[in-house]
Amino acid sequence: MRIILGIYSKLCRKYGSLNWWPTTLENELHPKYHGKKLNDRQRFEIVVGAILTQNTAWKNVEKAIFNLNREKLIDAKKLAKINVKRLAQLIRPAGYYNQKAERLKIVADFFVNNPDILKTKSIPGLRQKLLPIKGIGPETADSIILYAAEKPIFVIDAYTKRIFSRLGFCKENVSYEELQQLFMKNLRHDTKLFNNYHAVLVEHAKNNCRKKPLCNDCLLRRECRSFKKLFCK
DNA sequence: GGCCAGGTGTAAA
DNA sequence: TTTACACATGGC
Repeated sequence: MRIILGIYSKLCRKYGSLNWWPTTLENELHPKYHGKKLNDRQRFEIVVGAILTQNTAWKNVEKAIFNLNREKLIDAKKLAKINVKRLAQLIRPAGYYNQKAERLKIVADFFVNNPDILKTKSIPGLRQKLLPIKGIGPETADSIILYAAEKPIFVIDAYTKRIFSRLGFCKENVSYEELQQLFMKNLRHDTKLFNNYHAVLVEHAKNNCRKKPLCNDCLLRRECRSFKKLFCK
């Protein structure tokens, strides 16, 4: 279905390359890393951010990550050792801070014991290692694989579900894996494509269609109609 | 003041 | 297998 790529083209034309995942501190690389390789600290910051952003606005996550950077705590060994209550206070702005502090320590401990985890060749293999960790569900696992390990897997989030169910490509309660397959089967497996597709979907959803079933002024309204013509008659 | 935010784990039906 | 609920701050 070329329409899946067509939707990306439109969103990309409007929002451009957003160069996710935003990372901090490495000034020369912030906010974009222009093709340069991520360093290990940045990769781990992405892992931390993926936990912290669960059901939370990124603005609040930035404050928490700022605090962690200030204390030089974007470091698996340090996070694995830190007092959980102190960690909770540092990440407080990101919400659910008690829960996330506990889970961050679990994930940090895992990274201490599996330092080369992100170098795992097989994507399904990496996913299977990440998913059993408490605090890492499908979206967080896929975000880590796509943005920290830079391997091509499509991240599904609430926005993606909302946009594509409203366009008529899936039901509102579609499963994570099912919607993921829609993208994986209809796009070339390319890290940069998957990266920016997810990013522009989030950007688009933030700006549009919060409540209306489908905005008449949404730039994807044509795609909605054409899909219905093709598949819903 | 209410709703929402780049979800997940757990327990009960 | 599905559904309900706890977790919590901050922006609008």
